[in-house]
Amino acid sequence: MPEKSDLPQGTLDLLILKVVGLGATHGYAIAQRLQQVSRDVVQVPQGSLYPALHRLENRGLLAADWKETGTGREAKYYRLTKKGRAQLETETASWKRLSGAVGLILRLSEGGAE
Amino acid sequence: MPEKSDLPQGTLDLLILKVVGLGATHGYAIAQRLQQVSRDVVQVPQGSLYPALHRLENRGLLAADWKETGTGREAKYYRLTKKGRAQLETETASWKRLSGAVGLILRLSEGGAE
DNA sequence: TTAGAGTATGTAGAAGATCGAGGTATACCC
DNA sequence: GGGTATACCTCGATCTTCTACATACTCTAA
Repeated sequence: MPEKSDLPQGTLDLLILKVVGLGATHGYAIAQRLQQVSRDVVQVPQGSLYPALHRLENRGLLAADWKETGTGREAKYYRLTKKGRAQLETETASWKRLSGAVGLILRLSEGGAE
Repeated sequence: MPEKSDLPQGTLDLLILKVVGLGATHGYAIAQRLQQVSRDVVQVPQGSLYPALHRLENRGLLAADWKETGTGREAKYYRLTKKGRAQLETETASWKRLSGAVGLILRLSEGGAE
């Protein structure tokens, strides 16, 4: 296994919403997808994943149905609700705003002449 | 009042280290600096600021002395230790890696090639 | 002198997120 | 049968953050 990811708090929810927004999937696949796409930078332990999914479902941002996977097994497929899609947009905008600000600060130099 | 900032977990420490690395300052000024530079995107409540400073000091990343401010008052001036400077570099690299990965994921589109 | 705004520090307690560790069960291949 | 991968789940420890509160000094203005 590669190193830890240590995603900042709150980011996991955003990423899950994003991936689910690309098409309904089950939890295990979400984690795999995130890991693949980020080239192993983002890794989601199951102890973080499932609580996050339940949290999002309880908040009405995700809805779920049990379906069969391609391999003939049962899995819980999540999809975005209307509320979830709105939340995804809000959080995406918020992430851009914040990460932009952090990047700005990190680029400051001692000269100060930004 | 502008809106809340809701900095992701761990980011505050990084930003504090960065600002202190630009030159020794006291806590109150650090918070102001962050707010100014980020154009009010980043705001640091005192209840977050001071615990963070104590945390960083306890971990040996910051050191502090009491000095007078320009206005004739006592304030605790923080500076980076050697360990703190190393930590700043590590965390900066880590932030870039992670925020890059998150940005990558957020830019995914349903077609996969939009 | 009294009141208020701004500067400057700090603590306490609640809320929330993350993660390691554990558990259950099925499918597939050898 | 045994091992690996898939797929779900919970618990508890730990840490961060934030709201609210508490202290105290400086300066200005009524």
